Amino acid sequence: MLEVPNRDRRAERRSGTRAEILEAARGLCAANGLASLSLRDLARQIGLKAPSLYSYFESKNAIYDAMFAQGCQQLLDERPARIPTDLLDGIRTILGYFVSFCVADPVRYQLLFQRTIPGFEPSAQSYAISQTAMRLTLEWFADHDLDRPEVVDLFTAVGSGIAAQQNSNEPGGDRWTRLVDDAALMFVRHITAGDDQPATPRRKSR
Amino acid sequence: MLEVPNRDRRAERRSGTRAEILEAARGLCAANGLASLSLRDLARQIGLKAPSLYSYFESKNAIYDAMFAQGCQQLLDERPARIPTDLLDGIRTILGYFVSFCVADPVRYQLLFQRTIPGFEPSAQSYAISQTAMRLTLEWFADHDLDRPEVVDLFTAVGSGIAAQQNSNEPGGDRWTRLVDDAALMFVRHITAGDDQPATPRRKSR
DNA sequence: GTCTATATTTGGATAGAC
DNA sequence: GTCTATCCAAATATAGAC
Repeated sequence: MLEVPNRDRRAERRSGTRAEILEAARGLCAANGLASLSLRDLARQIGLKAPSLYSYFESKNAIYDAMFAQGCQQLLDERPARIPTDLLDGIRTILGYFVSFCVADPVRYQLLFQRTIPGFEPSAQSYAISQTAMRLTLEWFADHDLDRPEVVDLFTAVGSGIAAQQNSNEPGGDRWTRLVDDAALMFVRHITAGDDQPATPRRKSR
Repeated sequence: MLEVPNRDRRAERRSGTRAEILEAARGLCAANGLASLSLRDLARQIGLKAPSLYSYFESKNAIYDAMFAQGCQQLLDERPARIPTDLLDGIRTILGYFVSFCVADPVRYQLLFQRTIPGFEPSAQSYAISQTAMRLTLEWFADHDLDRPEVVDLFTAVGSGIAAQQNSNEPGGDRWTRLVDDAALMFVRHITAGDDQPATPRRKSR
């Protein structure tokens, strides 16, 4: 008997259904809030009964975890192909990407960056993906001699702040997102400023 | 009959119990998360049965609303008595107060500044209190000719970002809060910078 | 893999006695 | 005002037939 290396249609179908479930979950969460996702609603949305979901995910938290992993993967996959070498252009690019990623899907933002679902903790595997995304950003910072923790933390604070304000106070709008270039300039001015007014001292400061 | 203007002990007792309920709610939320508050647990915590709570609050959301209003009132009441006139000192003071307020009670922060409880919207009365707090800050900005929306929004983004990062990634720590002075300097440098690299142009920019 | 049926728990809220 | 008793709805999850 010849074993023809056929496509595994069963596996394809299965992972297709998994993707369908996650997509439906995304839609429901966007409509009703991340915390109010229910397996009944979710199953009905794709023409199944609730117990059938357990053939694809072992629990509700496993669905959250898959959404978390998917979100982290998107953060990785959709990142700018090349970050400009110029300091200001680079910061603008990174900051702009992060903010637009966060406001493009507030539910995803809540799941990835706020810790607000009572029983949910991402699995080690999922968390590792998010760590990879962070590491790639850190590399660019290191290439520009900006890998001091205070500098990186200040940068992430600026990005988080713009995203948080936009999503909390005016979801879907641009009142804060349009400040990205301005914020990038603010950050770059600060980290390139002279030491007459020491900001984030590279060494002991007094 | 002489009507002696006695203290209304009944009203005192009632508002005392209301305060007790809110304090117990705060404790439970801090322990289990804002979203997982239950009326049964809450009542048990103060030696009552769940239905009795309805003598003090008409619904669970009314409890959330009272917590919201209380938080806003705290933001007002505990604000610095006097904000320094000097620009950098003033920004440092305002930013420092806001951030320490946010990280002092992450649950309160979540309730006031993130919109994450599925069915809850603050009442108009409660929301008005938070507006008052914002207005007072705006006045200081106006006194320094900084009341352009972009400047204020950039400032709130910086404050929110520090608080959000601290509460999400290291609740109770100081990895981000210790950056407050640095962030204040960054902000002030930016808004006082020359127009060679226009930041938040006061007038039309091209 | 999907279903029906159900276990089990839990939640907010109400009725009515005391 | 507080309680007991209860309603009603919803949730996650499992058992077992098909």
